[in-house]
Amino acid sequence: MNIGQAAQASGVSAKMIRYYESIGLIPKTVRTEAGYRVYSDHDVHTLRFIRRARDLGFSVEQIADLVSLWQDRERASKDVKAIALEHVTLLERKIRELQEMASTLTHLARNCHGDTRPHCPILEELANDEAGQGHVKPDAKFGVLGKAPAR
Amino acid sequence: MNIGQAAQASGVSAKMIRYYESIGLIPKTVRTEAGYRVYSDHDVHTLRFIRRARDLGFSVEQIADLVSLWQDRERASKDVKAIALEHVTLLERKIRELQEMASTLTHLARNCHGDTRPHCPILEELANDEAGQGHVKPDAKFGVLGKAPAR
DNA sequence: TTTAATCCTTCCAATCATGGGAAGGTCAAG
DNA sequence: CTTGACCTTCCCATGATTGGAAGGATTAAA
Repeated sequence: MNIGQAAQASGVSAKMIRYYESIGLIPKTVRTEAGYRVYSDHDVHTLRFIRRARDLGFSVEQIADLVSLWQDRERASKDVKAIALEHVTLLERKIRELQEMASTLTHLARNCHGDTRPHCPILEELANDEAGQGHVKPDAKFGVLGKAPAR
Repeated sequence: MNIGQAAQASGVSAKMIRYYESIGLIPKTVRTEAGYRVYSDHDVHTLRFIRRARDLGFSVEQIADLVSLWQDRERASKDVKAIALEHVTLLERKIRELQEMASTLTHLARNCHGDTRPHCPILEELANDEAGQGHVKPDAKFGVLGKAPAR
């Protein structure tokens, strides 16, 4: 199977398959004489695993750990669980951050007439020199809205 | 006031102030003979406005729009409200995405013993060839977890 | 006054996961 | 043998931000 078929079958783009190979997340494949990468059903299975982990928001680094645990028949399930729960913690922190933003904005927008007049509480709040200090300090590791999968 | 003091006073790092200038979000400042950037209280006020908008998760592009509306005494509040509500929509979509991930993972983790044995429903689910097709398709524009402010 | 510390400047690189596209080789069908 | 659909590698862009190097300016202390 060529890379395009593997991409089709796994839901991981050919670009990303090459990228995952380049960073060592997946091993280098066999090549044809012409240099084409060749994939087996087993490879596709691994790629699907990766795709699903990615869909759950795991970082590539975490996915690497998950893949190696997956392939380790001696693994301890607590190691897997630890990765999952750590990720849940991160997700929940992020959710809280976004919820805070959304609720602040919703509140401000509710008080904005939204007509042709210039008066606007949203701008007033943004311009308010006293505001914006007290609430949640932004997450040290992860940002607001990231660029994305776009599949 | 030099850039360091402006950074201190506004909560926007010197690095970011230069960056905002380079992309045209803020105008080029006056310079001293030696080439040092000079900032007024008014500039700091603008920087604080920007920082607060950024804390609410607005993109630099949206912030540019907000700043120009802010400085336009003839603005219509509906234009501001539209930007805010569009952003809320995005935030809420993102929140839903993350919640879905978190709840899936929480559910899986709850069924994982988390001991030294290898059996693990989390890995089973990731490896499950039938799964992962039916739920929310990832947001076309924004990704999972982004890199961040880290202030 | 010399020196050291602390600023400032510009420029370049890295982050993270992903896509876009160019330039060129390969393969199968017509 | 040509055409089109693949594949290859390589470089670039994204967004917001930080880091750092190399070098000049300013300031405070010795």
